[in-house]
Amino acid sequence: MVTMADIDLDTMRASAARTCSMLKTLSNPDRLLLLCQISQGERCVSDLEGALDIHQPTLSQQLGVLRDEGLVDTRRDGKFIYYSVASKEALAVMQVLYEQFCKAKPKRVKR
Amino acid sequence: MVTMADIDLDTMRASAARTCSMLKTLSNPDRLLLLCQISQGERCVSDLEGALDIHQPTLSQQLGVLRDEGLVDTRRDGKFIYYSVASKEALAVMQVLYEQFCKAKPKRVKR
DNA sequence: ATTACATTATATTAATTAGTATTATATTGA
DNA sequence: TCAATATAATACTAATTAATATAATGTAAT
Repeated sequence: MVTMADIDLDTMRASAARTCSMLKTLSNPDRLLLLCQISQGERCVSDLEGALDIHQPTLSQQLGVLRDEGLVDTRRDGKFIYYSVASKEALAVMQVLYEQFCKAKPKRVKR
Repeated sequence: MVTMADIDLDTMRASAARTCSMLKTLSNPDRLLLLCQISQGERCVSDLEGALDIHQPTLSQQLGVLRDEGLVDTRRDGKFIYYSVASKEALAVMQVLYEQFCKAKPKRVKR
């Protein structure tokens, strides 16, 4: 059970709207994996293409969605464009998602 | 930046699919608010209706979505049906979402 | 400079699939 | 019979995604 301070309905609805907007952006396997990679450190597009095996236009399109939502920043270095996480909220969420869904469970040892 | 162990692409895609499935369920303002309420403690449907001002059939429909995804459990007590959170993953995510999107920022005081 | 190539983004379209609200009705229990 | 909750059915309104083609930007070679 989570304990939270009481806030009024309008404020809650406003927070819920912002939150949902971000969750929706994360609710796509390609985008989630992209952000997962990027949250481990700056990545250029061809790094991501190699790591995730997503076709280039799809990749670029989904990176565009992450950009539009303000979840990532870009930096150009010559021909390459490097992506990094721009949202502390997204980073916090990715961290928990990793812990809950990806971290290997330690095996219990009988003793 | 988040540090994660390396896992292979198939495993990553499988985890991403499960994760997305849950995120999608949370990506609706009504459902998010419902789960937010329920994560603060067991609630019956009329509690939720009163607290969130959502019409009964919509409420019941969205609670059904939460049930189908395994995010909540129900318990009947007479005429009332009580909902509680059934997923530790969801609870963990709700906790972070609350911290990131709802917690009032402490004002900085000049000194 | 001009050409060519590598990297990334954008535009467009097609295909599919979905989300939501509403109204009415059914179920269960007191 | 009433109160609480769930389900069904419908109607509406679009949203998501993949694929293909093309554009833009930068570098390097000639």
